[in-house]
Amino acid sequence: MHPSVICTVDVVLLTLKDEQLHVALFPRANQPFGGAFALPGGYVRAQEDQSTRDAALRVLREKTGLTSVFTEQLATFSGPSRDPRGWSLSVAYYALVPLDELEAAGPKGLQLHSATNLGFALPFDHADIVKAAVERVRNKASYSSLPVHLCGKQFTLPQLQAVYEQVLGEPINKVSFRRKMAEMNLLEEIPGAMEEGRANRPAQLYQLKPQFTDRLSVTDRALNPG
Amino acid sequence: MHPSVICTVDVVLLTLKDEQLHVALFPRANQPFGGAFALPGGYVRAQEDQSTRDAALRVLREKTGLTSVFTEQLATFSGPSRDPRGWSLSVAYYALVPLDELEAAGPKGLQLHSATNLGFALPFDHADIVKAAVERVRNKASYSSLPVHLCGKQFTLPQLQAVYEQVLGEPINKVSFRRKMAEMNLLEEIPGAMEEGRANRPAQLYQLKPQFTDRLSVTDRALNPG
DNA sequence: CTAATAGTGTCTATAAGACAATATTCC
DNA sequence: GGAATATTGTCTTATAGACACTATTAG
Repeated sequence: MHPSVICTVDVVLLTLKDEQLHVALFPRANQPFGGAFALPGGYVRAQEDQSTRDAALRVLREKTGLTSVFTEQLATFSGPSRDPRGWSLSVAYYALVPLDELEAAGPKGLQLHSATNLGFALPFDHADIVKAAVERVRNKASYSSLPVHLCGKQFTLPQLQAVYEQVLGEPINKVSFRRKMAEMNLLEEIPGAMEEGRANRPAQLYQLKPQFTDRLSVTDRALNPG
Repeated sequence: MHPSVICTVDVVLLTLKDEQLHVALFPRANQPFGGAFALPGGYVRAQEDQSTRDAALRVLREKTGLTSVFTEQLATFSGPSRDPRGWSLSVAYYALVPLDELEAAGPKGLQLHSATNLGFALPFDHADIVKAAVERVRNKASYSSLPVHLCGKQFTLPQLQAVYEQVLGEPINKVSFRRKMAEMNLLEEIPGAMEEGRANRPAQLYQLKPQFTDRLSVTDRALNPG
Protein backbone atom coordinates (compact mmCIF):
# COMPACT_ATOMS: atom_id res chain seq x y z
CA MET A 1 0.00 0.00 0.00
CA HIS A 2 2.86 2.35 0.71
CA PRO A 3 6.09 2.18 -1.25
CA SER A 4 8.42 0.88 1.35
CA VAL A 5 11.09 2.88 3.05
CA ILE A 6 14.57 1.42 3.37
CA CYS A 7 15.26 1.15 7.09
CA THR A 8 18.86 1.02 8.24
CA VAL A 9 21.03 1.82 11.19
CA ASP A 10 24.48 3.40 11.13
CA VAL A 11 26.99 3.55 13.93
CA VAL A 12 29.52 6.30 14.52
CA LEU A 13 32.10 4.41 16.55
CA LEU A 14 34.46 6.91 18.14
CA THR A 15 37.74 6.37 19.89
CA LEU A 16 40.76 8.44 20.88
CA LYS A 17 43.93 8.00 18.88
CA ASP A 18 46.89 10.39 18.67
CA GLU A 19 45.08 12.66 21.12
CA GLN A 20 42.16 13.15 18.75
CA LEU A 21 38.70 11.73 18.21
CA HIS A 22 38.76 9.15 15.45
CA VAL A 23 35.88 7.44 13.72
CA ALA A 24 35.87 3.77 12.73
CA LEU A 25 35.24 3.13 9.03
CA PHE A 26 34.88 -0.21 7.25
CA PRO A 27 34.92 -1.18 3.57
CA ARG A 28 31.40 -1.78 2.31
CA ALA A 29 30.79 -5.40 1.38
CA ASN A 30 27.84 -4.71 -0.92
CA GLN A 31 26.52 -2.25 -3.43
CA PRO A 32 26.00 0.63 -3.56
CA PHE A 33 29.47 2.04 -2.89
CA GLY A 34 30.91 -1.50 -2.65
CA GLY A 35 34.45 -1.36 -1.31
CA ALA A 36 34.22 2.26 -0.23
CA PHE A 37 34.95 3.04 3.41
CA ALA A 38 31.84 3.99 5.32
CA LEU A 39 30.21 3.88 8.72
CA PRO A 40 29.31 0.38 9.86
CA GLY A 41 25.62 -0.02 9.20
CA GLY A 42 22.99 -2.32 7.87
CA TYR A 43 19.34 -3.09 7.47
CA VAL A 44 17.05 -3.27 10.42
CA ARG A 45 16.05 -6.94 10.58
CA ALA A 46 12.51 -7.24 11.79
CA GLN A 47 12.95 -10.97 12.36
CA GLU A 48 15.79 -10.69 14.83
CA ASP A 49 16.17 -7.15 16.15
CA GLN A 50 14.04 -6.06 19.09
CA SER A 51 14.71 -2.38 18.34
CA THR A 52 16.93 -0.18 16.20
CA ARG A 53 19.27 -0.08 19.16
CA ASP A 54 19.56 -3.86 18.99
CA ALA A 55 20.23 -3.55 15.28
CA ALA A 56 23.01 -1.05 15.95
CA LEU A 57 24.56 -3.29 18.61
CA ARG A 58 24.34 -6.25 16.25
CA VAL A 59 26.09 -4.30 13.50
CA LEU A 60 28.78 -3.25 15.93
CA ARG A 61 29.26 -6.83 17.05
CA GLU A 62 29.41 -8.13 13.50
CA LYS A 63 31.93 -5.54 12.35
CA THR A 64 34.13 -5.21 15.42
CA GLY A 65 33.45 -8.18 17.68
CA LEU A 66 32.72 -5.76 20.50
CA THR A 67 29.76 -6.69 22.66
CA SER A 68 29.85 -4.16 25.44
CA VAL A 69 30.17 -0.62 24.22
CA PHE A 70 28.58 2.58 25.46
CA THR A 71 26.01 3.55 22.85
CA GLU A 72 23.36 6.24 22.51
CA GLN A 73 20.93 7.16 19.79
CA LEU A 74 22.07 10.19 17.82
CA ALA A 75 19.30 11.07 15.38
CA THR A 76 17.47 9.76 12.35
CA PHE A 77 18.49 10.80 8.86
CA SER A 78 16.10 10.38 5.97
CA GLY A 79 15.17 11.40 2.47
CA PRO A 80 14.73 10.25 -1.10
CA SER A 81 18.28 10.89 -2.26
CA ARG A 82 20.63 9.96 0.55
CA ASP A 83 20.72 6.37 -0.74
CA PRO A 84 20.66 5.57 -4.48
CA ARG A 85 18.43 2.56 -3.81
CA GLY A 86 15.52 4.80 -2.91
CA TRP A 87 13.80 6.61 -0.08
CA SER A 88 15.74 5.64 2.98
CA LEU A 89 15.89 6.27 6.66
CA SER A 90 18.85 5.59 8.92
CA VAL A 91 18.70 5.66 12.67
CA ALA A 92 22.20 6.74 13.67
CA TYR A 93 23.88 5.78 16.93
CA TYR A 94 27.17 6.85 18.32
CA ALA A 95 29.37 4.56 20.34
CA LEU A 96 32.48 5.19 22.42
CA VAL A 97 35.24 2.66 22.96
CA PRO A 98 38.79 2.84 24.31
CA LEU A 99 41.33 2.35 21.53
CA ASP A 100 42.97 -0.69 23.14
CA GLU A 101 39.62 -2.48 23.47
CA LEU A 102 38.88 -1.80 19.83
CA GLU A 103 42.29 -3.05 18.73
CA ALA A 104 42.10 -6.09 20.99
CA ALA A 105 38.89 -7.14 19.26
CA GLY A 106 40.85 -7.28 15.99
CA PRO A 107 38.15 -5.99 13.63
CA LYS A 108 38.72 -6.85 9.96
CA GLY A 109 39.17 -3.99 7.54
CA LEU A 110 38.96 -1.25 10.17
CA GLN A 111 40.35 2.15 9.36
CA LEU A 112 40.46 4.98 11.84
CA HIS A 113 40.14 8.52 10.56
CA SER A 114 40.16 11.84 12.32
CA ALA A 115 36.53 12.48 13.18
CA THR A 116 36.89 16.24 13.03
CA ASN A 117 38.80 16.34 9.78
CA LEU A 118 37.95 13.36 7.65
CA GLY A 119 40.05 14.36 4.68
CA PHE A 120 37.99 12.41 2.16
CA ALA A 121 34.41 11.97 1.11
CA LEU A 122 32.13 9.37 2.64
CA PRO A 123 29.26 7.67 0.83
CA PHE A 124 25.62 8.46 1.56
CA ASP A 125 25.29 11.30 4.06
CA HIS A 126 27.77 9.67 6.39
CA ALA A 127 29.86 12.83 6.60
CA ASP A 128 26.82 14.65 8.02
CA ILE A 129 26.22 11.85 10.48
CA VAL A 130 29.82 11.93 11.69
CA LYS A 131 29.65 15.69 12.04
CA ALA A 132 26.45 15.48 14.08
CA ALA A 133 27.97 12.78 16.28
CA VAL A 134 31.10 14.79 17.02
CA GLU A 135 29.01 17.82 17.82
CA ARG A 136 26.80 15.84 20.17
CA VAL A 137 29.69 14.10 21.88
CA ARG A 138 31.59 17.34 22.42
CA ASN A 139 28.52 19.02 23.75
CA LYS A 140 27.67 16.21 26.14
CA ALA A 141 31.29 15.90 27.21
CA SER A 142 31.20 19.42 28.58
CA TYR A 143 28.59 18.64 31.20
CA SER A 144 28.54 14.89 31.67
CA SER A 145 30.54 11.77 32.34
CA LEU A 146 30.40 10.69 28.71
CA PRO A 147 34.18 10.74 28.04
CA VAL A 148 34.86 8.12 30.71
CA HIS A 149 33.71 5.57 28.16
CA LEU A 150 36.80 6.37 26.11
CA CYS A 151 38.99 5.24 29.02
CA GLY A 152 39.62 1.68 30.02
CA LYS A 153 38.22 0.15 33.20
CA GLN A 154 40.82 1.75 35.43
CA PHE A 155 42.36 5.17 35.02
CA THR A 156 43.91 8.01 36.95
CA LEU A 157 42.39 11.47 37.20
CA PRO A 158 45.16 13.04 35.11
CA GLN A 159 44.50 10.45 32.40
CA LEU A 160 40.78 11.15 32.52
CA GLN A 161 41.41 14.87 32.33
CA ALA A 162 43.55 14.34 29.22
CA VAL A 163 40.66 12.39 27.66
CA TYR A 164 38.24 15.22 28.39
CA GLU A 165 40.67 17.71 26.91
CA GLN A 166 41.12 15.65 23.77
CA VAL A 167 37.38 15.29 23.28
CA LEU A 168 36.67 18.94 23.92
CA GLY A 169 39.74 20.10 22.04
CA GLU A 170 40.79 22.57 24.71
CA PRO A 171 42.60 22.57 28.04
CA ILE A 172 40.68 22.32 31.31
CA ASN A 173 41.64 23.83 34.64
CA LYS A 174 42.97 21.02 36.83
CA VAL A 175 41.36 22.15 40.08
CA SER A 176 37.99 22.75 38.43
CA PHE A 177 38.14 19.39 36.73
CA ARG A 178 38.79 17.53 39.93
CA ARG A 179 36.08 19.47 41.72
CA LYS A 180 33.58 18.55 38.99
CA MET A 181 34.53 14.88 39.10
CA ALA A 182 34.08 14.83 42.86
CA GLU A 183 30.74 16.61 42.54
CA MET A 184 29.44 14.25 39.84
CA ASN A 185 30.17 11.43 42.24
CA LEU A 186 30.70 8.86 39.52
CA LEU A 187 34.13 7.49 40.33
CA GLU A 188 35.38 5.25 43.09
CA GLU A 189 38.97 4.87 44.24
CA ILE A 190 40.49 1.46 43.81
CA PRO A 191 42.02 1.14 47.28
CA GLY A 192 45.76 0.78 47.17
CA ALA A 193 45.91 0.69 43.37
CA MET A 194 48.30 3.27 42.01
CA GLU A 195 49.83 3.95 38.66
CA GLU A 196 53.46 3.10 39.27
CA GLY A 197 56.74 2.98 37.42
CA ARG A 198 57.26 6.62 36.64
CA ALA A 199 59.65 9.12 38.16
CA ASN A 200 56.99 11.04 40.03
CA ARG A 201 54.36 10.77 42.65
CA PRO A 202 52.09 7.87 41.67
CA ALA A 203 48.49 8.61 40.79
CA GLN A 204 45.45 7.00 42.37
CA LEU A 205 43.57 4.63 40.10
CA TYR A 206 39.80 5.02 39.83
CA GLN A 207 36.97 3.13 38.21
CA LEU A 208 33.46 4.02 37.20
CA LYS A 209 30.81 3.33 39.82
CA PRO A 210 28.78 0.42 38.43
CA GLN A 211 25.56 2.42 38.16
CA PHE A 212 27.17 4.65 35.53
CA THR A 213 28.20 1.91 33.12
CA ASP A 214 25.18 2.56 30.93
CA ARG A 215 23.96 5.87 32.24
CA LEU A 216 25.63 9.24 32.32
CA SER A 217 26.21 11.50 35.26
CA VAL A 218 25.49 15.14 34.46
CA THR A 219 26.17 18.54 35.96
CA ASP A 220 24.15 21.70 35.55
CA ARG A 221 27.16 23.85 34.89
CA ALA A 222 29.47 23.07 32.02
CA LEU A 223 33.09 22.22 32.55
CA ASN A 224 34.63 24.89 30.44
CA PRO A 225 32.19 27.67 29.74
CA GLY A 226 33.61 30.23 27.35
CA MET B 1 13.96 -9.45 0.68
CA HIS B 2 13.52 -8.03 4.12
CA PRO B 3 10.15 -8.06 5.86
CA SER B 4 9.25 -4.44 5.77
CA VAL B 5 9.28 -2.16 8.74
CA ILE B 6 6.32 0.14 9.33
CA CYS B 7 7.69 3.68 9.15
CA THR B 8 5.74 6.43 10.84
CA VAL B 9 6.16 9.81 12.42
CA ASP B 10 4.52 11.09 15.59
CA VAL B 11 4.34 14.64 16.80
CA VAL B 12 4.23 15.77 20.41
CA LEU B 13 2.60 19.16 20.01
CA LEU B 14 3.00 21.09 23.24
CA THR B 15 1.38 24.29 24.38
CA LEU B 16 0.83 26.14 27.63
CA LYS B 17 -2.65 26.08 29.12
CA ASP B 18 -3.64 26.82 32.71
CA GLU B 19 0.01 27.52 33.46
CA GLN B 20 1.03 23.97 32.53
CA LEU B 21 2.44 22.14 29.56
CA HIS B 22 -0.32 20.42 27.64
CA VAL B 23 -0.06 17.93 24.82
CA ALA B 24 -2.37 17.91 21.80
CA LEU B 25 -4.21 14.62 21.23
CA PHE B 26 -6.52 13.68 18.37
CA PRO B 27 -8.97 10.81 17.90
CA ARG B 28 -7.49 8.15 15.63
CA ALA B 29 -9.31 7.88 12.32
CA ASN B 30 -8.13 4.35 11.53
CA GLN B 31 -7.37 1.03 13.11
CA PRO B 32 -5.65 0.04 15.29
CA PHE B 33 -7.01 1.98 18.26
CA GLY B 34 -9.61 3.66 16.03
CA GLY B 35 -11.30 6.49 17.91
CA ALA B 36 -8.80 6.49 20.74
CA PHE B 37 -7.03 9.75 21.48
CA ALA B 38 -3.38 9.64 20.47
CA LEU B 39 -0.52 11.76 19.23
CA PRO B 40 -0.99 13.05 15.70
CA GLY B 41 1.03 10.78 13.45
CA GLY B 42 1.04 8.89 10.24
CA TYR B 43 2.98 6.93 7.70
CA VAL B 44 6.05 8.35 6.08
CA ARG B 45 5.03 8.80 2.45
CA ALA B 46 7.99 8.14 0.23
CA GLN B 47 6.16 9.67 -2.75
CA GLU B 48 5.65 13.08 -1.23
CA ASP B 49 7.81 13.61 1.86
CA GLN B 50 11.37 14.80 1.41
CA SER B 51 12.30 13.69 4.93
CA THR B 52 10.70 12.47 8.13
CA ARG B 53 10.71 16.10 9.21
CA ASP B 54 8.55 16.92 6.19
CA ALA B 55 6.26 14.07 7.11
CA ALA B 56 5.91 15.43 10.64
CA LEU B 57 5.15 18.93 9.35
CA ARG B 58 2.61 17.47 6.93
CA VAL B 59 0.90 15.58 9.74
CA LEU B 60 0.83 18.72 11.84
CA ARG B 61 -0.66 20.69 8.98
CA GLU B 62 -3.28 18.05 8.27
CA LYS B 63 -4.37 17.73 11.88
CA THR B 64 -4.11 21.32 13.05
CA GLY B 65 -3.89 23.56 10.00
CA LEU B 66 -0.71 25.06 11.42
CA THR B 67 2.03 25.63 8.89
CA SER B 68 4.68 27.46 10.84
CA VAL B 69 5.53 25.80 14.09
CA PHE B 70 8.84 25.37 15.85
CA THR B 71 9.72 21.69 15.53
CA GLU B 72 12.69 19.52 16.44
CA GLN B 73 13.40 15.83 16.15
CA LEU B 74 13.03 14.06 19.49
CA ALA B 75 14.10 10.45 18.96
CA THR B 76 13.13 7.29 17.14
CA PHE B 77 11.09 4.61 18.86
CA SER B 78 11.02 1.11 17.48
CA GLY B 79 10.30 -2.52 18.13
CA PRO B 80 8.15 -5.52 17.23
CA SER B 81 5.39 -4.91 19.76
CA ARG B 82 4.79 -1.17 19.97
CA ASP B 83 2.29 -1.42 17.09
CA PRO B 84 -0.03 -4.43 16.71
CA ARG B 85 0.40 -4.29 12.93
CA GLY B 86 3.99 -5.45 13.23
CA TRP B 87 7.57 -4.30 13.59
CA SER B 88 7.37 -0.55 13.53
CA LEU B 89 9.51 2.48 13.82
CA SER B 90 8.33 5.98 14.64
CA VAL B 91 10.45 9.08 14.31
CA ALA B 92 9.07 11.37 16.99
CA TYR B 93 9.16 15.16 16.78
CA TYR B 94 8.13 17.71 19.32
CA ALA B 95 6.55 21.00 18.37
CA LEU B 96 5.79 24.12 20.37
CA VAL B 97 2.93 26.49 19.65
CA PRO B 98 1.25 29.32 21.57
CA LEU B 99 -2.22 28.33 22.74
CA ASP B 100 -3.97 31.15 20.90
CA GLU B 101 -2.35 30.19 17.58
CA LEU B 102 -3.43 26.62 18.09
CA GLU B 103 -6.99 27.62 18.91
CA ALA B 104 -7.13 30.11 16.06
CA ALA B 105 -6.31 27.30 13.63
CA GLY B 106 -9.49 25.54 14.82
CA PRO B 107 -8.25 21.94 14.67
CA LYS B 108 -10.98 19.32 14.58
CA GLY B 109 -11.18 16.86 17.44
CA LEU B 110 -8.33 18.36 19.41
CA GLN B 111 -8.04 17.61 23.08
CA LEU B 112 -5.43 19.12 25.32
CA HIS B 113 -4.17 17.11 28.25
CA SER B 114 -1.63 17.87 30.92
CA ALA B 115 1.66 16.68 29.47
CA THR B 116 3.17 15.92 32.85
CA ASN B 117 0.17 14.07 34.23
CA LEU B 118 -1.81 12.51 31.42
CA GLY B 119 -4.36 10.82 33.63
CA PHE B 120 -5.22 8.12 31.09
CA ALA B 121 -3.50 5.57 28.92
CA LEU B 122 -2.37 6.33 25.39
CA PRO B 123 -2.17 3.78 22.58
CA PHE B 124 1.13 2.44 21.26
CA ASP B 125 4.08 3.76 23.27
CA HIS B 126 2.79 7.31 23.02
CA ALA B 127 2.99 7.80 26.77
CA ASP B 128 6.73 7.10 26.59
CA ILE B 129 7.09 9.52 23.70
CA VAL B 130 5.27 12.28 25.56
CA LYS B 131 7.41 11.65 28.63
CA ALA B 132 10.60 11.87 26.58
CA ALA B 133 9.39 15.08 24.92
CA VAL B 134 8.59 16.77 28.20
CA GLU B 135 11.95 15.76 29.59
CA ARG B 136 13.76 17.10 26.55
CA VAL B 137 11.81 20.35 26.48
CA ARG B 138 12.36 21.00 30.18
CA ASN B 139 16.01 20.26 29.85
CA LYS B 140 16.48 22.50 26.82
CA ALA B 141 14.39 25.24 28.38
CA SER B 142 16.89 25.56 31.18
CA TYR B 143 19.71 26.68 28.92
CA SER B 144 18.16 27.89 25.68
CA SER B 145 15.60 30.11 24.06
CA LEU B 146 13.25 27.22 23.38
CA PRO B 147 10.29 28.48 25.49
CA VAL B 148 9.94 31.64 23.40
CA HIS B 149 8.15 29.49 20.86
CA LEU B 150 5.32 29.10 23.34
CA CYS B 151 4.78 32.87 23.30
CA GLY B 152 3.14 34.81 20.55
CA LYS B 153 5.05 37.14 18.25
CA GLN B 154 5.21 39.95 20.80
CA PHE B 155 5.59 39.60 24.53
CA THR B 156 6.94 41.35 27.58
CA LEU B 157 9.80 40.07 29.68
CA PRO B 158 7.54 39.31 32.65
CA GLN B 159 5.30 37.27 30.33
CA LEU B 160 8.28 35.41 28.95
CA GLN B 161 9.57 34.72 32.44
CA ALA B 162 6.19 33.26 33.38
CA VAL B 163 6.40 30.96 30.35
CA TYR B 164 9.86 29.77 31.36
CA GLU B 165 8.61 29.16 34.89
CA GLN B 166 5.62 27.19 33.66
CA VAL B 167 7.78 25.03 31.42
CA LEU B 168 10.40 24.42 34.06
CA GLY B 169 7.86 24.07 36.83
CA GLU B 170 9.76 26.29 39.24
CA PRO B 171 10.27 29.98 39.91
CA ILE B 172 13.21 31.87 38.41
CA ASN B 173 15.03 34.81 39.90
CA LYS B 174 13.90 37.90 38.05
CA VAL B 175 17.26 39.65 37.86
CA SER B 176 19.04 36.48 36.73
CA PHE B 177 16.38 35.84 34.13
CA ARG B 178 16.69 39.29 32.62
CA ARG B 179 20.47 39.05 32.65
CA LYS B 180 20.30 35.73 30.80
CA MET B 181 17.93 37.06 28.20
CA ALA B 182 20.20 40.03 27.58
CA GLU B 183 23.22 37.75 27.36
CA MET B 184 21.55 35.35 24.92
CA ASN B 185 20.92 38.36 22.72
CA LEU B 186 17.86 36.90 21.08
CA LEU B 187 15.25 39.57 21.67
CA GLU B 188 14.76 43.00 20.22
CA GLU B 189 12.70 45.80 21.70
CA ILE B 190 9.76 46.94 19.66
CA PRO B 191 10.38 50.67 19.91
CA GLY B 192 7.56 52.49 21.59
CA ALA B 193 5.42 49.37 21.92
CA MET B 194 4.28 48.82 25.48
CA GLU B 195 1.77 46.58 27.13
CA GLU B 196 -0.84 49.06 28.27
CA GLY B 197 -4.16 49.11 30.02
CA ARG B 198 -3.21 47.93 33.46
CA ALA B 199 -2.86 49.85 36.69
CA ASN B 200 0.91 49.68 36.78
CA ARG B 201 4.01 50.66 34.95
CA PRO B 202 3.68 49.35 31.39
CA ALA B 203 6.08 46.69 30.21
CA GLN B 204 8.23 46.90 27.11
CA LEU B 205 7.19 44.59 24.29
CA TYR B 206 9.85 42.44 22.63
CA GLN B 207 10.01 40.12 19.68
CA LEU B 208 12.35 37.34 18.66
CA LYS B 209 15.23 38.41 16.44
CA PRO B 210 14.48 36.89 13.03
CA GLN B 211 17.55 34.64 13.03
CA PHE B 212 16.15 32.72 16.00
CA THR B 213 12.82 31.79 14.44
CA ASP B 214 14.07 28.32 13.57
CA ARG B 215 17.23 28.12 15.62
CA LEU B 216 17.76 28.24 19.34
CA SER B 217 20.03 30.51 21.29
CA VAL B 218 21.88 28.70 24.05
CA THR B 219 23.87 29.55 27.16
CA ASP B 220 26.58 27.54 28.82
CA ARG B 221 25.17 28.02 32.26
CA ALA B 222 21.68 26.85 33.07
CA LEU B 223 19.02 29.25 34.21
CA ASN B 224 18.13 27.64 37.45
CA PRO B 225 20.78 25.19 38.59
CA GLY B 226 19.78 23.30 41.67
C1' DC C 1 69.60 15.92 45.62
C1' DT C 2 66.82 16.82 41.03
C1' DA C 3 63.21 16.12 37.79
C1' DA C 4 58.71 15.11 37.14
C1' DT C 5 54.03 14.90 37.96
C1' DA C 6 50.08 14.12 41.65
C1' DG C 7 47.23 16.26 44.67
C1' DT C 8 45.64 20.35 47.52
C1' DG C 9 45.13 25.12 49.56
C1' DT C 10 43.86 29.53 48.68
C1' DC C 11 43.15 33.84 46.45
C1' DT C 12 40.73 36.19 42.68
C1' DA C 13 37.32 36.75 39.18
C1' DT C 14 32.84 35.90 37.49
C1' DA C 15 28.17 34.81 37.61
C1' DA C 16 23.84 33.78 40.19
C1' DG C 17 20.44 35.01 43.85
C1' DA C 18 18.35 38.18 47.36
C1' DC C 19 16.58 42.40 48.30
C1' DA C 20 15.27 46.76 47.82
C1' DA C 21 14.88 51.22 45.55
C1' DT C 22 12.92 53.70 41.79
C1' DA C 23 9.65 54.22 37.65
C1' DT C 24 5.19 54.50 35.65
C1' DT C 25 0.74 53.45 35.01
C1' DC C 26 -4.69 53.55 36.43
C1' DC C 27 -7.82 54.71 39.82
C1' DG D 1 -1.88 59.77 46.79
C1' DG D 2 -2.35 54.40 46.64
C1' DA D 3 -2.02 49.97 44.46
C1' DA D 4 0.23 47.34 41.32
C1' DT D 5 3.83 45.77 38.61
C1' DA D 6 8.16 47.02 35.59
C1' DT D 7 12.80 47.96 35.70
C1' DT D 8 17.23 48.67 37.76
C1' DG D 9 20.98 49.04 41.42
C1' DT D 10 23.66 46.70 44.57
C1' DC D 11 25.05 43.51 48.08
C1' DT D 12 25.81 38.63 49.15
C1' DT D 13 26.83 34.04 47.91
C1' DA D 14 28.37 30.33 44.99
C1' DT D 15 31.28 28.59 41.54
C1' DA D 16 35.13 28.70 38.25
C1' DG D 17 39.99 29.80 37.21
C1' DA D 18 44.90 31.07 38.44
C1' DC D 19 48.71 30.02 40.93
C1' DA D 20 51.53 28.12 43.94
C1' DC D 21 52.66 24.95 47.55
C1' DT D 22 53.30 20.26 49.29
C1' DA D 23 53.71 15.06 48.31
C1' DT D 24 55.89 11.15 46.41
C1' DT D 25 58.16 8.61 43.20
C1' DA D 26 62.74 7.18 40.17
C1' DG D 27 67.26 7.82 39.46
